[in-house]
Amino acid sequence: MQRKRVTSKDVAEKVGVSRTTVSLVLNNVQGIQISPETRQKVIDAANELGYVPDATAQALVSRRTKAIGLVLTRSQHHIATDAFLPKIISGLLTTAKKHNVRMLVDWVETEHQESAYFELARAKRIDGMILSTPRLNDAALKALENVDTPTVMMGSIAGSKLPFVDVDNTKAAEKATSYLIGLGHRNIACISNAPPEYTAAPERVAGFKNVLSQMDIPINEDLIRYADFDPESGYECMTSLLKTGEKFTAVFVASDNVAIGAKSAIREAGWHIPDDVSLIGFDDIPWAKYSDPPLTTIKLPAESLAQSACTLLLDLIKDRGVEKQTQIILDTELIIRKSCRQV
Amino acid sequence: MQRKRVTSKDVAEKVGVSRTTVSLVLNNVQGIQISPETRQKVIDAANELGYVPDATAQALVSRRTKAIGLVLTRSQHHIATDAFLPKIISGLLTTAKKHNVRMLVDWVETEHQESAYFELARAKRIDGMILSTPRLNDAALKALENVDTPTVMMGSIAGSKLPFVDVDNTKAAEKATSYLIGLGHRNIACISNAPPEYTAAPERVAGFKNVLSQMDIPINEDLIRYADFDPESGYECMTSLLKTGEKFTAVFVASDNVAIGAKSAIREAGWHIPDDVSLIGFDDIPWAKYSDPPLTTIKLPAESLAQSACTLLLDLIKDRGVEKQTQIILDTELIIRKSCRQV
DNA sequence: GCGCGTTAGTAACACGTGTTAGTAGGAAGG
DNA sequence: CCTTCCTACTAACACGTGTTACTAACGCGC
Repeated sequence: MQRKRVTSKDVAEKVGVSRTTVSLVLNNVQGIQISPETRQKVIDAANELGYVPDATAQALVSRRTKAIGLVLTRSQHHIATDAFLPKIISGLLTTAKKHNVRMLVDWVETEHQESAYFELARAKRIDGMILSTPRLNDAALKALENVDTPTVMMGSIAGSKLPFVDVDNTKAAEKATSYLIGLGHRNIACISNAPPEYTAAPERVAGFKNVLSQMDIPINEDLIRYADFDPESGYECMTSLLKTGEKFTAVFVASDNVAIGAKSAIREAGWHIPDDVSLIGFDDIPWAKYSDPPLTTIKLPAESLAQSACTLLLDLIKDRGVEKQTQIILDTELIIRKSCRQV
Repeated sequence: MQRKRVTSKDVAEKVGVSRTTVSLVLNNVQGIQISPETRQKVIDAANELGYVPDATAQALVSRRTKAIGLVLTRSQHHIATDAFLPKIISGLLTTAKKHNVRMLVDWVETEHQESAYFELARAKRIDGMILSTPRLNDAALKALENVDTPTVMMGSIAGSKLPFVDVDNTKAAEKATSYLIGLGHRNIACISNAPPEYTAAPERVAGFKNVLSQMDIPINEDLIRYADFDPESGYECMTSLLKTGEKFTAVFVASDNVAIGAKSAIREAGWHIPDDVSLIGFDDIPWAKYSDPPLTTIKLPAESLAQSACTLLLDLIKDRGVEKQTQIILDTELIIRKSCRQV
């Protein structure tokens, strides 16, 4: 179809002007005089030849790649089973497309994280990056603060100065817990979404505990488990809870994806939801609505989070110096369905 | 941290050699003589300065971007609810990383598809692309065959000469249907995974019909529905099936994601699985195993598909001329769980 | 006729790399 | 001593674009 690259030189020759003129016209540079006829001839010729500027050459000279990076920091298995990822990608993609920016997805193996974060940016493959579900013990995060690559985190880290977009995890967990308490539950178990290194996990557990304390309900650490993102870990946590023999009438599972597995364990134990236990989730993944019974959960605005993160990142890229509102917190919403009952 | 780019010139000056030498050493070019001492000095200096070659400059001169594109051709909503995407991304990412290649994700709006496919490649942003879930009515596909950008499809299209990686959808659907028939079912409904334009959908329906024909069971078109990827469409299809009043004792749903919604409709109708209806799915997404009851399904090797597609694409990029095995078909597997019963 | 401002452009450099053709200097061979 | 060969490099070009500084032509007022 196309044996040779069409360059701006080809367009210039076809019209009989200089390459400079072609560039000025096609980029619609302001404050420069080119006659309307020439303008039109250039545009026509470019279309006719099917000229598409070489992104690498543009990037080389302009020092902008017009690409951002989504950096995932979890294991291959966790990425593969992440029911949340599609929403994030979808949100990022729409915003990026709106600004005519491409999206590169990369994955940082946990072993040599410190350097890996920077490689994309240092190699000038991307103009900035979005870090998903960061972890607390990353030595690299301190380094990130001083690096000149614009970076936005999805999910916050206490004490970090980095720009981030997140929900108030603690408050959201309080919402869920309060709801259960409002229904009359007093013995409530809690399964966190992830290991404590991932900051959202302890925050959600903290929210859970806050409400119990406020209500003068003693906190029973035996009723708290830390899952590991996927359904399987939820299954294991719930099985372990059931084995303790502790009494509980409700469970707050801080991730719908984990709840998938937890539900399965509950059913295997012969319990029914919500008759024997109430179950409340977190995230509102597509499955939740169609679960049996439909899962009451905290809706995390995934696509909005992604879009905000993307917009913020693009702002940071555009004017690097400017200090603006760089810590964005979005609202969560309690979605009441049928997995919790009055007691 | 790093105020100025470190270029190969900086490395060269530090060592006191030419830029050429630096390039030759760092790229480990064969058949060229550089003394071991100089080699070491260059390597040390590069590390010390933290030199990372500029990817855009490399791409410009070498005409290789070392990046591939994953091109999604569905709507934003469908991407957001695609329970399959994480596995594909995970598979692609591992293989790409192994070959030191980056992955760009893009999304082609259905409106102006014809041109959009090429833009990434024409702009030299990527060396080749992977097309996911292609559609039959794409005028662009014919154009793709003649274009010089290496392209691999995930999912085949009858009559297309393009390289692809896929499963035998017809055979897989036959497997599922045969299983149901083996259990004694005769009145079987079928909900396809997607609209007929997406080639996998009619193939799976064809497999379903094949088996019925072979068994001399009349095909009742009223028991066939075409869903649209997401749980919601599955809910609607199943509701519509239930409304017809037609009798059926089993349903073959050609997508687990669609089955999530279908299950919900079945339950709302007061039916139980598998006592009142048997249900068999397709894909084996993480949820299937933890569904209630655990869903019998056809396992689609998503990560293997992605890895094969990626490997094939990289091969095509490496030696463009060579004609090799470019149509890869992987096996599916019937995973028997508990959603189907003898009748 | 001359200076001056405006119009419509262009020549040339810069970006950072890979690579080809060439070269200085020494050793070996006659 | 001259030629040839080898070692260890280097100079210079190419990749395709954005952009700055410059210019030729022209009209216009005086």
